[in-house]
Parts: sequence; C-alpha cells; structure tokens
Amino acid sequence: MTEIERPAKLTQQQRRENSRRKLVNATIESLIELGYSQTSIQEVCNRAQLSKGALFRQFSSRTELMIATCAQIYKDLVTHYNKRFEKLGNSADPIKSGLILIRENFAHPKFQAAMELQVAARTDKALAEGISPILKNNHQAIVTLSVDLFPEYAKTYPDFESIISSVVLIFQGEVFESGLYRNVKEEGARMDFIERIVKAELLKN
Amino acid sequence: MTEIERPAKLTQQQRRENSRRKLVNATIESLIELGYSQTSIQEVCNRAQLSKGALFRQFSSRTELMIATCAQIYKDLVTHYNKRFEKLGNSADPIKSGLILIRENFAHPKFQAAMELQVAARTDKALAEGISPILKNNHQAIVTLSVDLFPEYAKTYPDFESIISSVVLIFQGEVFESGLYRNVKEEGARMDFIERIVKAELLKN
DNA sequence: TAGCTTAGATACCAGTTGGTATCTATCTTA
DNA sequence: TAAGATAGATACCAACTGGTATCTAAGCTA
Repeated sequence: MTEIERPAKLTQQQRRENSRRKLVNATIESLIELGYSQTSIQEVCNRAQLSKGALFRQFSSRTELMIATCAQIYKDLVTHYNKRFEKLGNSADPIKSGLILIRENFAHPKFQAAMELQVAARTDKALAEGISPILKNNHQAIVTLSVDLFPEYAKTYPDFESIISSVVLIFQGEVFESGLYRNVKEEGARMDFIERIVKAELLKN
Repeated sequence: MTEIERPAKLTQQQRRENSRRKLVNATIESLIELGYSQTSIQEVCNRAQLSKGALFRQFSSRTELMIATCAQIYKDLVTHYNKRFEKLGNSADPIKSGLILIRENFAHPKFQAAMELQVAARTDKALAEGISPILKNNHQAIVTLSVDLFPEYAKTYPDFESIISSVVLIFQGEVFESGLYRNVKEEGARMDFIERIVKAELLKN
C-alpha cells in the first residue's frame, strides 16, 4: 500500500493534453539538438516515450506537429521575456538593460528551434502557411513589448520601430552565426556601438 | 559531316571538372528550390543528368558535396560583388550606393542556399567543420571589400567594423525573414533610417 | 455495469535515403 | 595498339521515412 502506484484516473482531456505537451516538448528538444531534417516522427516518439499511434492520434501529420511546436515555442519565448521584463523596471541604465534583455531572449535555445522551422518553411508551403501567422503575431508582440519598455521614446522618437527592428535583426543574426562563427571581441565592440547609437538617437532631445 | 556531333575528345580532367561543376550547380539549385533536407543525392543527380555512380566518384559523401557546394557559392557571391563594385566607383551618393550594393548581394538567391547549409551545419558536426573555414574566409572578404569601398572612413572612423557588421547582420536577417514575413513599408523606413545613421556616423568630422 | 468513444500500442506499408559493388566506356601512356 | 587508370552507369542494399490499419486499454455516459 505504501508502494508508489500509477497516479491514475486522468480524464480524457488530461491524458490528451499531457501527450500533446510531451510530444511538442520532445519536438522542441529534437529540433534544438538534431535540427529539422533529423527530427523524425520516430525520434519525437522515442523522446516523448509515446508510440507513433499516439502521435498520429494527436497530430494528423508531421507538418501539423511542427506548426503546433512553433506556436508553443513563441508562447514560451514571450512568457520568458515578460518574466524578465518585470524584474527590469527600475534599472539604473534602462536602455542598456533593455538591449541586453532583447539580446538574451534571442539567445534562448528555443529560438534555435524556431529558426529551424523558419528555414524549413521557406521551401515547404504547408509549413509556411501554418507558422506564418505565428511569426507575424510574434513580431507584433515584440513591437508591443518594446513600446512597454520605453513608452516615452516610442511616442516622441519617429524612427522607433526602425531602431527596434534593426536591433532585433542584429541579435537574430548573431544567433544565426553563433554556431559556426563567433568573434567575442567583435561582438562586444558591436554591442557597445549599438548601445551608443541607440542612446544617442533616443536621448536626442 | 555537317551534322552536330558530340564535342568529344575531352581530357579526363575536363570530364572531371565538367561533372563536378554540373553536380555542384545542381546542388545549389536544389538547395534554393527544395532546401537542405530535400536535396538528396538522387535529386542532385537528376538535375545534373548524371548517375549516382558519377556523383560518388567525385564526392565521397553527401556532406563532401555540400562542402564543395558551399565553397562554390561564396566564390560566386564574391565574384558577383566585385563585378558590381567596379561599376560603382563614381557614384553621386557612394554611401547609399554602397549600402544598396551590400544589401542586394545578400538578396541573391545563392545566399539562400548558403543559409540552408549554415543552418544544417549547426547540428551536423562534419558539415560544420567543412564549411566553417569558408564562412570565416568570406567574413574576412566582406571586411576587406568594405574597406575598399570606403578607404578613408575605414582609417579615420573607429567603429568601422562594428557598423559594417551591423549592417551586414541586418541585411542577412531581412533575407532570413523575407520568405515568411515581409513588410515592404517597414523595410523602406528601416533602410532610410540605416542610411541616415551610417552617414551621420561616417561623416561626423 | 454495458455500450460507446477516445487514447495509445503494434504491425505493417510502399517509397526513399545514403552508400557500395560491379560493370562498361573513355582516356592515358608505355 | 595494348594495358592500366579513371569516369560513369546500373543494380543493389539495409535502414529509415511518413503514414495507415488494426488492435487493446482506458475513460465516459446511459
């Protein structure tokens, strides 16, 4: 009786959600470790410790699994961002802290999984149609979050969206290159440069 | 006799080089159209109109073919850049023209093939080791070409490398996003913004 | 608790994968 | 021109792919 038994008695919906979560998390991990082409149905099932039958009950195709995975990734990333954003509030150097915040968010391993999907989608129409609205939504979320980060500048500085998108593209690009090519000294110099420009622009008046 | 016959009488080296070129070009096209995971040996052979036996005589593995392809892509891109660079010389607005030149170079379809390889290499050690020196070499080439483009600024402006790498990362990132997400208006505004910043920085003194 | 629905496991499928073994065709060189 | 070397074609391989059919197990509802 003191023995640890199966938790048991889960509703159908709970079982369903458990399985979907396990499969999606397994997919994220496989995308990070093995990349898109090696993330096979079998690989995901092994990691999730579920059968192919279970997977195909929840997702009608590999593409559908990937789309659900993409949605989860960006949901997680925004949550992660918000959590760190709240701690920021009263920083001595809010612009610098804000830049580091944005940068570290892209450095999150889950973003590499998102990159895999984005690249795969370029040549996979069905995948592209599935993840395109997710990416657009995320883009909007970044803009909103940035406005929350610097509400005054967002109002008064006319190129606010351009400066945010430029910074985002740079940090994204750093991640893209980080695996194969990395020059820490160069990265540091660039970070200082960006900080200087952003401050000069936002604090112009 | 007036009939068009096989050109015939090729040396072994010519046959060899012809085949390698056909295979690499076929690989580039397939990477652009189908992406890395769909660029199978068979697909490449079909496009090159050569047999698998021929392919494996020239390249000992798929990875080796991909590495050779990567080298060719960057060779082509630098050639392309140089060709356009020469025409530039006496522009009325050299900074703006230079920015457009760099940007359009990344917009070249071959760069998408390079992106496929770079992403695949993140999770493929053998591929990574093969293409890493090529990417590093290309990075150096970009710096050199930029110095050639603006020799005075390169000398006098201390953050020259940072500004170049930032611009490169932004344009690279635009390509990365271009397939799934594109906001032409936003891109235009950002381009104007970048032009303004770069001019302000380089023409400071 | 009986009958139904849903979740999950197992077994199987045809098609494709990268790679090899083997054969023929072309070129090179003595 | 004969013998050897290289290029290319053909046939084959086991392993794996995404996906389906079918079965059992668990949960739901009358």
